[in-house]
Amino acid sequence: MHARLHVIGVIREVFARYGFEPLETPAFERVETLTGKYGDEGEKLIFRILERGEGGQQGKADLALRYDLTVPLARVIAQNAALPMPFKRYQVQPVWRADRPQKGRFREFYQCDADIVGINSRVADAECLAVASDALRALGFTGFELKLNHRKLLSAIVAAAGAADREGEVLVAVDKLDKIGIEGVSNELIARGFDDAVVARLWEILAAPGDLAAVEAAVGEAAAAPAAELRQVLAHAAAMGAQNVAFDATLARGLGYYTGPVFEAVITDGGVGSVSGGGRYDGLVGMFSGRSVPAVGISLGLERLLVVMEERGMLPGAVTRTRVLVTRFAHELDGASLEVATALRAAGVEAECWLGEPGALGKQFKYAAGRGIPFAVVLGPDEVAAGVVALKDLRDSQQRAVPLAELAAAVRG
RNA sequence: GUGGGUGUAGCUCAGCUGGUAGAGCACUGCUUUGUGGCAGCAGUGGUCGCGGGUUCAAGUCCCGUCAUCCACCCCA
Repeated sequence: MHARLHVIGVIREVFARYGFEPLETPAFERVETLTGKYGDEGEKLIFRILERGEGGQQGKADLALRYDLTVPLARVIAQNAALPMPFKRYQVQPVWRADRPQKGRFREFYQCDADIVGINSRVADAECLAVASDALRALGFTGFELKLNHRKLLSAIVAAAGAADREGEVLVAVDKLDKIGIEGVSNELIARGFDDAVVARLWEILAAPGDLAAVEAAVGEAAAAPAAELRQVLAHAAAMGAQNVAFDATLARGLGYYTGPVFEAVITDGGVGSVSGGGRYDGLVGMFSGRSVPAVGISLGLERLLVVMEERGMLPGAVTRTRVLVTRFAHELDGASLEVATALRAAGVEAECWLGEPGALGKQFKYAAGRGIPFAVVLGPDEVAAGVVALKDLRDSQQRAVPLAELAAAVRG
């Protein structure tokens, strides 16, 4: 939890710096709110909550655990028409997916989302990239890639290859390019029954998947508008100092609701897939209210960040905030120890009093050292008589007498 | 949703072809009744994930089930 709170704190700080306001929503939504938003694969992974009573016995579900934070946000926006726009909100909460867990993949995990609602702007799109970049850098990452693509460009690419009617299948396969290579993707497409000519045309278009101008030229007129948008996003992101942002024509993004630019962040050699994803979803709020509200957002996966940070020693070890253990010398002196602990807390110092039997100071020191508590206070007859405490620094074993009035200052971190 | 690995003391694990459970660390005590981290000695601690089955006998074999990890799929 110390590590998690550290990471969450850093991310919230970055979000707040951009003016995002905090929001939380309930763990569950109505089933209808979540269905039809994530595509076929995603929909299978929604945890459904059986109805109470008779309906539940028949397997009917009326509620479901949220699958992400974006759809609940869209629902909130739809129900609160008076919000001043553009509305910028951040949200750090768990989501649930009925998946089989494995490395970097959990049934319950935290997403850290920042979204800009109510405006269709390339600056807003770029701000999402800048926020993600800032957050990753603030956490200590240097080797990461922020990939950028455009849903409409993807459509144009697939159409130009001659497979417009089976766009989803092509995108799922192409998205695996950096994992299974050109041959792997080709094999998958052929296995799915795509024509050799379609596959060949696809590779012509994607000959240089990182080169926006080349992809645009290969696709033709249909690519002009999305390509122009991407250039603006790239320029704005650069102006905001976003690091390692690059166009990638093979970035697909599975979620069904994206309509414009899409993003994804991966830690170089992180081994946990993407740690962040997002994009523009101008149609989602309208699915609830009929009122068209444009929106764009980015999401960071807390646990995936933690997995990589843990592996790379980027997290502080197990620590406690407790600064001092006040030992207990003997029952007759319990009052003195408790009063010292109380005075320390009143002075704002995190202080614990030994809860086991008094005496056996060695045991108490061992406990404190094991907890990572830096100081121990000893109050025996000699100290009480002299109106001081013995303050022992457990890290270097140095011990000295400290007047009560100076104790808080002496142990403060 | 598919395939595979693992589940034995608080922790990390060992336990051969079935014969009635062990190590290291941790913990407790003593050496050291006002001071931890080192050392020595002694000790506490286990429904062997759970439920069935086979057998004279099951941690060990079989079936089921749950949990967990890995890969696929998908994604944060």
